Amino acid sequence: MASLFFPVRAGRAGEEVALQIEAAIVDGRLSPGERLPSEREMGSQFGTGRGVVREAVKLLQQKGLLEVRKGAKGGAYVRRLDVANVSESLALFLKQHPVEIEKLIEFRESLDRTITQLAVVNADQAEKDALLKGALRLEALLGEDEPDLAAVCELDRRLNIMLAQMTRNPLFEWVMRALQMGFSSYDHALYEAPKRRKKAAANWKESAAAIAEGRLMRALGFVGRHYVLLRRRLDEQTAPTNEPDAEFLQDENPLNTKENTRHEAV
Amino acid sequence: MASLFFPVRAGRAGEEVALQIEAAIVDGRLSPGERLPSEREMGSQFGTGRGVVREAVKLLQQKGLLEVRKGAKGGAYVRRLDVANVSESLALFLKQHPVEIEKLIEFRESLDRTITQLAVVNADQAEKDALLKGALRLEALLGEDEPDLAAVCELDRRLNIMLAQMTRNPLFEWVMRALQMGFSSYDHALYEAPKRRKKAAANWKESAAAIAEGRLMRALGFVGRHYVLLRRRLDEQTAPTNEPDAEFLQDENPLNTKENTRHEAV
DNA sequence: TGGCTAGAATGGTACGACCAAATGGCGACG
DNA sequence: CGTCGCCATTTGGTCGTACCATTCTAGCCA
Repeated sequence: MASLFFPVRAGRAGEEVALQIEAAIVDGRLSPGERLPSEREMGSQFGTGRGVVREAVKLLQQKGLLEVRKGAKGGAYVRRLDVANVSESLALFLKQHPVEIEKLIEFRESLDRTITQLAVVNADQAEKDALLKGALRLEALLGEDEPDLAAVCELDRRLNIMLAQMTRNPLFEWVMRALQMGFSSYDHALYEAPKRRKKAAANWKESAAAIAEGRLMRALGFVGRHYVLLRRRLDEQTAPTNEPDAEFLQDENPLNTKENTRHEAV
Repeated sequence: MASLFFPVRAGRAGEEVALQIEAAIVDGRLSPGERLPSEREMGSQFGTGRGVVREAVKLLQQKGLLEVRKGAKGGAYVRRLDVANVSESLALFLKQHPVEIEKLIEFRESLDRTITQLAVVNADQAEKDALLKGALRLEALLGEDEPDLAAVCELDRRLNIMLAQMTRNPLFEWVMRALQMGFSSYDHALYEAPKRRKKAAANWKESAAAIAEGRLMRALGFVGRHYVLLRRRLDEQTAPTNEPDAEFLQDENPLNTKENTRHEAV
């Protein structure tokens, strides 16, 4: 550890320190779970004040690379990154860059179709059965008179991630997780309208069943239908209200001006 | 501004301050370009020391929400987020989570196919012609005896982004940018082998031409061929070398053990 | 033996001082 | 009168110390 770091001198000492630590982590010289020296000690190692080290540690903590604990045996511990950081970053970005809801749906639909194909091919039967079981539970939940919408949304989220995992390709799972954090609200609009609920649930069930049976084209058909239902629901949701605070959008495409771009759609 | 922030008291004052500022930004109470008070002044507004404010500002700076300048008229300015933050976050994540190269290709290929379809439908003729022009230039560059590989890679990158933009859906562009930042190196392997270069370039050209002519299935064929070529190239690249330092990978899928997972493939 | 307390280690915060850079105005000089 | 250069002001960047809060450890006492 003594030779891991060396003194800095430039004006942006904080970034320099952060870069050195980050490099040590991504290079593998520091592994997840390992503990860094205390802030005071690192300060003397870097030949800098404690404040500088502190800022660097904070930076890496925000990046998700470090976990900081107080007290004796506390300090900065190297953390294994998880996809939540990417998702948070994406969600923040989406908040500042409103996107037409139609664009979001388009992206999600294309992703879902690909995922479905890969899942049918790559997943084993146990996973497919689990997916179907989850879909059946979703249908049961939505069959009640006063369904617990929070539970429904959570289950829907988990089913989507489960499906993404069945591709055997972690990239799809990560993108799916990131997307769900960014704008899960749209999906859930579908479950709010009582008259749509049952159709949506039945569609999920049919879709899962088709996947479980390995009937690819049939599964794709139901996936497509899911988005038909969602688009219908959003149309009827935005059409009657005529709010003047619709967010602006620098869109070179003048088509589809009827689309509402607000994100707060519950 | 006086009423924007209010004092904090809890143990995690730094995060509290950061959250207040971040909330003010995402709520629109602070707009891009606006300037926050000086660190000293905010310190007194929050009823806390300057160090706490400083850490909060650093945090938001790292998130990309603020830009900090020194000197008179300096201070923290609200910044408009750009996709680079998301990309960096994803790239960092990928560095800690090695993924089989086959999985990367699979993801890229599925993305490319979708993008191609949308581009054929949504782009206008000028864009399609520009794409074709770029592909022709790529072919010209690769036709030389000693092609400038850096320029080739940059052009390839720009062509991919151009194609993503032609979908008229910013999400595809963002994902494409993020992916390129994370692991552009693989694509470029294709341009290193002299015997593959011309084929790859010709393939790009044919692909762009098919898109320009609106011949969707033909375009998809060439997109698929691109990945056939890439896979062949990577096979011949990894087969002869038998390096012992291949990265480990916690993969539940025991298939395809022949695949090499290293990321440093130039 | 078991619980409890005192101390040590460590991050969290505050305050004050000084340095470095950027800005803008003021004065000297042509 | 105009231009150039210097200097004061503002503001972030760094350092250092002191103190508080939390957590773990070890040793003490019942």
